[in-house]
Amino acid sequence: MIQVIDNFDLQQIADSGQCFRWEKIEDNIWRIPAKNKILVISQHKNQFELSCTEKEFREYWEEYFDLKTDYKKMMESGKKYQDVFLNQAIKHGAGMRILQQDFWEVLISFLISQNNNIKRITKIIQNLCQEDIFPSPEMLFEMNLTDKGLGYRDIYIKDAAKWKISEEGRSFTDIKGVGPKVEACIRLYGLHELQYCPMDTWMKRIVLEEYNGKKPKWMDSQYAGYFQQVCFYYKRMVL
DNA sequence: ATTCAGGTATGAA
DNA sequence: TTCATACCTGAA
Repeated sequence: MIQVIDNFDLQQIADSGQCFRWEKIEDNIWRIPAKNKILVISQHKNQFELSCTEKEFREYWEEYFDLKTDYKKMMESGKKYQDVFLNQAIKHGAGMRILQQDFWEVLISFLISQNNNIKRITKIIQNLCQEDIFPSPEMLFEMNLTDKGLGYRDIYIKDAAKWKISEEGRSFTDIKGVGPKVEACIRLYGLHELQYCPMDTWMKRIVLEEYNGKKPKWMDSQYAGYFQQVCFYYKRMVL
């Protein structure tokens, strides 16, 4: 199917560190596995061609890509801070979206992400998946994790699987390996709580280098997670 | 050979 | 509460 969508850029999203299973097939063409589905999507400016039906788009991918959220409004709300760095970031990341990915996949992905680099995170998640299917809690609980490149994080994955299988009213934040940063990532990417702003090394670098070590106001705002996303992209990929 | 990479658990001050 | 340190792994 063909679709026209504004403020939506696949490369920007892929480079924003929120998803680890997108595969770039060629220029402007991506293969995206999610929830036992696979989408092939190509982009030319604001025109998109998707390998799914209209029905599947409305039922699943529209929400996955967060296309129902008003990003124009969020971009506008950044202006009130009269902050040059933030507004440059918003301008350069005008196609950014906070994906609505599967909670379980986000939880596991960001447990793996701690003290780790994107290349290795991607590799480990590949090792965990079979035929594009992300492993269920039961599968991870049974799976031998010692040869997946997880290092010391294997016990965190086991604890997460145990938690998911028998949710005893315990919060996901009690899982071993979930600290402040990972919790913020899980809330932002897995629960779409846009006020959460993961303080990773890039955000710390921004505070240090762009704000003289003083935390800017937008980091504590309603859309802090969205601002974080465009600033991360701007600092890491554009500057 | 070190250092570093999108942090956290642990134990001491 | 805050602070230093170890931690799997693999690439530079």
